[in-house]
Amino acid sequence: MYGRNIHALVIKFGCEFDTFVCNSLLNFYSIFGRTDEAQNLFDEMPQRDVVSWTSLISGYTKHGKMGRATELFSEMPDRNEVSWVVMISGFVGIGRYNDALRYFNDMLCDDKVKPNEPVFVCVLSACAHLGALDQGKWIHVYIDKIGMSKSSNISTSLIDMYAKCGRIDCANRVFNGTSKRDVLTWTSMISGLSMHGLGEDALRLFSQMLAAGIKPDNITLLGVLNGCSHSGLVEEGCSVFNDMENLWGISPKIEHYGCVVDLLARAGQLERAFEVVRGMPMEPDIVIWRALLSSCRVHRNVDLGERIGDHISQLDPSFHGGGYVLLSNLYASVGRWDRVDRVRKQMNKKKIELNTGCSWIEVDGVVHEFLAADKLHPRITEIHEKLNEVLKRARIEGGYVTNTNQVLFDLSEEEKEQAVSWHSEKLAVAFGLLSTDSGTPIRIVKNLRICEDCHSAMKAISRAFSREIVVRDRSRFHSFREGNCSCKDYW
DNA sequence: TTAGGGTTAG
Repeated sequence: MYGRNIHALVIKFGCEFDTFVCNSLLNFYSIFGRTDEAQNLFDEMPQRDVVSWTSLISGYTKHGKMGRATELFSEMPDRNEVSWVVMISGFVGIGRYNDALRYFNDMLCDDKVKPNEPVFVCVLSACAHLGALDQGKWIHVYIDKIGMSKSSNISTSLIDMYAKCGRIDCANRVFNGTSKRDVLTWTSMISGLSMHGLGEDALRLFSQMLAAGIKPDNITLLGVLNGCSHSGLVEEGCSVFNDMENLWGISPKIEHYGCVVDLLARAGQLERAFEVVRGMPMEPDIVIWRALLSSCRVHRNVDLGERIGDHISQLDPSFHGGGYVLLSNLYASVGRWDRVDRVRKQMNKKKIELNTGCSWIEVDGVVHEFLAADKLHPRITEIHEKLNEVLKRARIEGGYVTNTNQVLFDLSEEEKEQAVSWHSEKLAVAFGLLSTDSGTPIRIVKNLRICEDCHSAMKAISRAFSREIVVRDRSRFHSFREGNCSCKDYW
């Protein structure tokens, strides 16, 4: 309302209002997602400067209109550091990490600007999401080369990037070399250790942080709880959870409940986990149910699984996807194909869309993407041939036996074997073996959790080919070496 | 003195 009145004044008095005032209003519209009004004002402004352009673009990037932002960015007469950061962070915000890195490279070619702290934070985050270690390392070297002071923000981003690219050793080195550590620096290191299944180390670091007089925030505690969860440190995790309020004045949010439920359920204490859910002061969301359901599958508890399935079907259908897959997998794991069929019919009826499995692998600084049953990669025929050969060798030399009980539908054994052999992480590993030298570790990032079959395949492949294979899935790292996984099969 | 950044459980 207030904005509209000022808008009318600006139009009426036109030139009497300087660009500064117009920009302020433009920014007001942009912040609140009123992009049409921002665009109208921009079109009517007598004079525009780089701030006007950047404000308008920022309005588009922050509200999911990246296409329009890209158009304007290419039209704008001159750009400064802020304009580049707006575009790059816009791409990071919608998960177009490769585009973020592409724009960063373009920025480096623009003589009029120099990369600064915000842009490094953005691109390191893009590398972290992609698991693009080579590019992340290159950016680290670049930061050192231009002599940018290592602020705690830059350290935090580097630690996060290395941890998420599978190099917890490098993350540790950065952490140890950082003199100014704030809560974010500690948190990114703790979360990194947790993600790697190093729960004891995460707890130790957490104690050091407290001893250093740094107060944890709710994200630090998520990192700690997650570490306990992935390492089976049930009592330690519960005591951190119970002390949150008293010791640090942080009341548990649904995310913290999610961690505790996961902690108990993973350890097989399903009923205790269910009790926690029932005692929660807030409504459980799909995430909580999924954590429980996934452990029901691991521990083959069909009864509880069915009860959870009922709860899930009462939630908003747009959240059902992953939940139904888990339920179906649970039935499949105990051979209840009639139930699997029923879930499948429900899914069809409710027109539930599933997330496609997707894996990335970086080879020579280029990130390659594979979808489940991919036919898009230019070398796909060659990759399929390689995969057949790899799985054959994994069977003979690595003791791999196809585990098809995770397949969603009741297919023939042979068809099921086909279905799991198309999983994106298997395509990625075949591509990795095809295009890297022997002895080089293979690093894969996956958008979903790795399935049981792929997990045992990776173990066998690591033995048969004497290769270290690191898979970062949706929840943690699996480092396969000589037939074993760093998660000790606790996932 | 109007535009820009990150960590986050499953």
